This record gives sequence, C-alpha cells and structure tokens, in this order.
Amino acid sequence: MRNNAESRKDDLRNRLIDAAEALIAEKGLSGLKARDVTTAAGCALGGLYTVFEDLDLLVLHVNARSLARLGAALRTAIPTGATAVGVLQALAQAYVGFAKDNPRLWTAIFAHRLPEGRDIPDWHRQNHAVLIAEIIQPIAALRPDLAPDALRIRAQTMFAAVHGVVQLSMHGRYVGVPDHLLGSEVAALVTAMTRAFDPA
Amino acid sequence: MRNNAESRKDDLRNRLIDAAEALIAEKGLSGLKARDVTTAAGCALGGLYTVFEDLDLLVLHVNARSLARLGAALRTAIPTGATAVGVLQALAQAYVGFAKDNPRLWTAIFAHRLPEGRDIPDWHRQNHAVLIAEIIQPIAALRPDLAPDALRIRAQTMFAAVHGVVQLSMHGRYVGVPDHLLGSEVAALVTAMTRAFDPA
DNA sequence: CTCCATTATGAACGCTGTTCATGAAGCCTG
DNA sequence: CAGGCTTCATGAACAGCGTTCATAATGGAG
Repeated sequence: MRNNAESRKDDLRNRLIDAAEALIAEKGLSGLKARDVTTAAGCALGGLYTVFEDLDLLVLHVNARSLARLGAALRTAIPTGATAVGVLQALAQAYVGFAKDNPRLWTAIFAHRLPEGRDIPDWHRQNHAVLIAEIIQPIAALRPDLAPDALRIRAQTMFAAVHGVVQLSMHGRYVGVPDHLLGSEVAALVTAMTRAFDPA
Repeated sequence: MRNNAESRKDDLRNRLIDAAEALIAEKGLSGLKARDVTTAAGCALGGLYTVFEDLDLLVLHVNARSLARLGAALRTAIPTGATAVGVLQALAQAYVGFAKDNPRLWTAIFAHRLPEGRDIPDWHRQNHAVLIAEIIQPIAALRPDLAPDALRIRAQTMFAAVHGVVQLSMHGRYVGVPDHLLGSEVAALVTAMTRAFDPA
C-alpha cells in the first residue's frame, strides 16, 4: 500500500509541524528542540529526519503556516467600500494585531535565519508574498501613474516601514515606541506615507 | 600590584572584544564560538568566563562598540547649515551607509537576543540612545508644538520606519527593496514623513 | 507461515557553552 | 632569600544540542 505509506508520512509531518508550532508559540524559536518536538509529535528522534532535512526546514514550515494565517487575517480585515487610505489603515492595524496576538510565531517569521551561505527555498520565499499582496491595490488606486514594478517597490517600502515600527516596539531595547502607543504611531505613519502620495 | 592585575584583566577584556568583533564581522553572530574567540584572543577557554559572565555578555560589548561607531558616523554626517529636513535625510543615508558597510556587525546589534526571561542590562539599553539622539533636534525644529515626550515617540517611530526598510532590504526574503533602490526609497520615506509634519 | 523490502528507532557522535579541581604565579612576611 | 599563602589562569570534564546510521521492527507478497 503505497498510498498508506504516503499518508502515514503526511500524518507524521503534520504532527511535527503542530508540535513545533506549539513549542515556538510557547517558548519562542530558541525553545524548539529536536527531542522535545519529536516526543510531542509521538515519534522517535530520528523520525524527524525522515520527514524534514533538518530542524531549520521544520521551522520554515511553521513559518509558512504563520504567514498563511497572517495573510488570511489581513484579507478579512479589509473593510468593504472603504477608501484606499482606509484599506491601508485597516491592514496596518490588522498587522499590529496579528503581531500582538501571536508574538512568538510572528517573531519567528523574521528572526529565523538559515546558516550562512544556505538560502531560503523558493517555495518559502513566495510564502512571504502575502505581506504585500493586499496593499498593492490600494496604493495603485492612490498612484495610478506608477508602473507595476514601481508599485511593488513602494508597497515593499510601505510594508517595511510599518513592520519596522512594530518590530522595534516589540523587541527594541531603548528605541521602540511603548506598547500602548504602537497602534496610533502606526496609524500616523500610514497617514504620512499616504498623504505624500496625494500632493493636494 | 593591584593596578597591574586590573590592567591585565582590561587587556584581556579588550583582546576578547576585538577578537569577537572580528569573528562576527567575518562570519556573523552564529560564527562566534567560545573556543575560537579565546584562541584568537590568546587565552584559555575558561579565561573568557573570568572576564564576562557568558558569551552573550561579550556580544553585548561588541554591540556597544558598534553602536558607538554608528553614533559617531551619524554625528559626522550632519551637514552644517542645512535645513531640518536636510539633516534628517543626511542621517537616514548615513544609517543606510553604515548598515551596508558593516552588514554583520549591524545585523548583530538587532539580531542578538538574550535567552527568554533574561533582560538587557541598563547600560546596554542606553547604548541604543545614539539611534535617535540626532534626529530629535531636527524634528523639534519641524514640530515646535510637541512636548519632549511626544517628540521622543515621533523620533522613535521615524527611526523604526527607516530601520525597517533597511532591515527588510538586507534580510527580507520576498519583501525588501532591492539593494540599488534602498537609498532612494529611504529618501522617499523620509520625505513623506517630514512632509506630514508641515501641512502646508 | 516465510521472506524480504521498507521504515522506524534511539544509542552514539561531534560540537556546543559552561564549570571547577588543579596547578602555576605572584605577593607578603620573617 | 625562603617559605607560606592568596590569587588567578588553565583545560579536562560535563551536560545539552542537532544529526547520523547500524539495527530492529513492520507489514505486504508469495
């Protein structure tokens, strides 16, 4: 039964990702240990390496899930019949909300680094597309003059700016706005960036 | 000779920081190993722990140095007799320049995390003040109405936004503007943020 | 039931950061 | 200068990590 063998492996694969996700959510990236995750998933230590190349690849799959959940959260946050600026504001607040609600999983997406020299598989690089997917359209509405390439660059910059404020608020040591002002500061930043689009 | 003992320890301390800095600059944070750094510094493995509590503390001292150098680079980048906006633009470009010239040391400042639960010593938290020290004055010139507290929050947000764009450009997987556009995108971001200050 | 291919297992390995018994070195005193 | 005592540097030893691989268990085919 080839099919059975396949599905057994898929089961284990999912159990491992589940367990890894739970461990990261509870203790952070550095709290993910091969022995813990395999115990929680109900397999032997070596079983992990029959499914994933190594621990890093497992983390990448957890991050892929987090990105998918984040993408869904962003999409459902888009208000219907709002202005382009209203959409961008809603997306930014949804991003803040996701980061606050899932601090360790969100952190893992950006903190995890493959060993020097090794680079991220293409399938996972493309998982990150959700980060800018929803903001391109409203920006295009504000700036109909921009070519698709320029539009994407602007979307990346805009996302990165908001992301930076959230990141330093959560992990900054001295810099980083206090938690209770994060939402309003991000809103002010989005206002500034969108107003620049419209030189009226 | 008490003094001699003190200076010998200081010597070792400096040799260790030198060696650690060189290793991080060459191989990144994850390339810093206790055995390598002590060998390079010319002491026994255990010698490290007579000077620093652990490896993390040594990293903090390397980061303190990097922050001091970054602070100096920012201060010397301030043009004389420029407008407030001109100063902010120059500071942002200097920040981009430092990150590009010292990619691994710059990365280490933000990527290094103490084990969960342990928090950064106060002296090191204050080393981060240089990140926003120079931008507060020009912002104050643009926004004379803001109280010192609000001013600092705005400075933090502005720095974090620029930082985010630089960070994702250097480490972003899918998002993150291409290297050759980093300077111009940061400039556009600063323009947008400063224009919002002046609703003319 | 028997055999074989396939898969799961966890002891073992090499590399970490950290500790601490040991020995060396320096310093004061008679 | 000798002797004793304190102080410090040393690196073998340890515990914990990710990863491997000889071995055992498994389950379908004849």
